[in-house]
Amino acid sequence: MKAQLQSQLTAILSDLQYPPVDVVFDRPKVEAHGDLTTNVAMMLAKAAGKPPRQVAQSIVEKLKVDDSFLASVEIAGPGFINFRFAQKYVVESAKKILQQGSLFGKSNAGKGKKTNLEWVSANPTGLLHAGHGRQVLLGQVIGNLLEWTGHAVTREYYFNNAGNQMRTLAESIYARYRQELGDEYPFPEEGYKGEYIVEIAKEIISLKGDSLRETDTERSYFKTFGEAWCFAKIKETLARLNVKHDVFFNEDSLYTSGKIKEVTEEFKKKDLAYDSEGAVWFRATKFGADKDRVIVKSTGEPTYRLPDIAYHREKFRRGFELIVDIFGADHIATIPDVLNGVQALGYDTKDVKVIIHQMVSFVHGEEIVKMSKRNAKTYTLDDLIDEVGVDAVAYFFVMRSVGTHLEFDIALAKEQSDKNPVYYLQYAHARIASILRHAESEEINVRDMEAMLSTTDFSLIKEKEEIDLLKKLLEFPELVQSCALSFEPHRLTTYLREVAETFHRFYHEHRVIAEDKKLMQARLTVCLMTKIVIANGCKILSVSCPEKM
RNA sequence: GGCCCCGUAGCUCAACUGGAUAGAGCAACAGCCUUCUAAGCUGUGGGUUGCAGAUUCGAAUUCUGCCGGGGUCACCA
Repeated sequence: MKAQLQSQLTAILSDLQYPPVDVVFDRPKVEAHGDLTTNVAMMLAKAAGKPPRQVAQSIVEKLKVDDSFLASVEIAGPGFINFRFAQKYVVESAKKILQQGSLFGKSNAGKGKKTNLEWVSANPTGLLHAGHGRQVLLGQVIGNLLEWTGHAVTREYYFNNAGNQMRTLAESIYARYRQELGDEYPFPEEGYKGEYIVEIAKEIISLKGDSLRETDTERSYFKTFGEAWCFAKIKETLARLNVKHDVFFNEDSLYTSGKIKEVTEEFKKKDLAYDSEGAVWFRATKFGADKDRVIVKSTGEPTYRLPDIAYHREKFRRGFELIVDIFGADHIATIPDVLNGVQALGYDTKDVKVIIHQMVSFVHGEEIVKMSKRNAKTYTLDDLIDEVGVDAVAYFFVMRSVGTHLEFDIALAKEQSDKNPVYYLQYAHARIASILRHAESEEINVRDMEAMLSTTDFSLIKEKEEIDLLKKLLEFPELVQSCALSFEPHRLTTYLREVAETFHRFYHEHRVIAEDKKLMQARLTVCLMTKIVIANGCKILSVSCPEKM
């Protein structure tokens, strides 16, 4: 609808010989201002040498107002042009919702762009904790949004199994292993104190008994076993949330293939790295940092920066045109170094989109839930899913914009009532499903879209609440695009809430199942359209939409 | 202290990326079920958008300076 109006206006502007400008529309906040509004007249006023309202007048005169497209065009305020679509046009446009069904909302805005989405990437040294949920779901929904807008998305997990933390894991398990065998054995100071470490140790005992007590001096069995154990658990948790990665990129592979060395040498050649104090330093100060950074420790091991840089170069080499990374705010400091490094290697970092989400705090009603890392009893993502369910987890974590600190109210998420926004949305869907069941008992085949389209008298859709609803539904494809392009999934939750609200109002005002069969069928199509939009939206959100509640 | 994010109704947050009268939910109050799911709907009250300047037709949104909250500043990742 917007596109059609836009092309009309652009043609008119060139007819009138105004300088070319982007015609941008806004949705007015106030209903009296119509369905769409544009400020082109104000933009052009200076160049045209006329007051904005006069410019607006010249444009408006060229527009045709009838019931096939525009119901009204008005000049308002300092020079806004407000448009209102004709009801007939709205209803006609809405037919495509039925035609497209589960595809309604998909587009090719991304033009098949090869896109790499990396997220979660938690180290295999423990379980996902509740706070990880935000990242897990944000990535999931952003991935869905990118797919819905025609990006060729590779979902990737950077599997970080090199470096210090794996040694710490092995030592922690070994210490618990010895303790479980009844030995006095000190637990490493920086070790992982979680109860799962004990669990792992017990499993090792059941498999190997005490045979590893003295033999595995390298702790290689403990490392391998622990890594596999943690990773399996992480994958299990992700699977509960329907999160699937296409590629698990192994950090180790960067070492074995020599990619790490390659980067170091290239930096040295470009005088971006130098040796000092037995370590290799990256000239971060050349890129505006306050000091240079170590990329290879004096022990000969790289710091995380080097593999991260090498990894991102590989993403470019693998042919990705858009690279999306999702990180928590606690990783914020590492990002500039990596981006600078990648740029120094000759890649354009404008194709790298880094999404940083703020931290999550958990409350239980009034009470603050403590999530101490030192405490052995960490609140895991699994615990959270057990407590509030998959749908609430999925919805709550994307409900807020990434820039704000998220307060997750467990008591609210758990509550099966009108307070809970997830249920509000799902309830609308279930309500529609219920109406459709009644329709089927009236012998209307609501599943046959072809028949519904060809036999329904759409001119019977004319109540204000119906038209409002259809207008709302028709916003969906554009909304999906704008959420995807701006990487702002939370706007989808806001939108779906509005859809549910608009539907509930329609439901309240007008009966669907009624004596008048013609009217009933027309209204059933409105229900079907709403159901499609809610279902498609929930699909993107990874939230289920029940037929019954 | 440097850098990053945030500050909007009593609470949790929106605001289509610079638009017109800043909106929802919860909480409070008043109504609506013999009819398709009341997990719903309708209405009322509630604001100097942290403060002070600047930019322009127009600022919650952009810029500057303060104030307050969080994050981050390793030869950990």
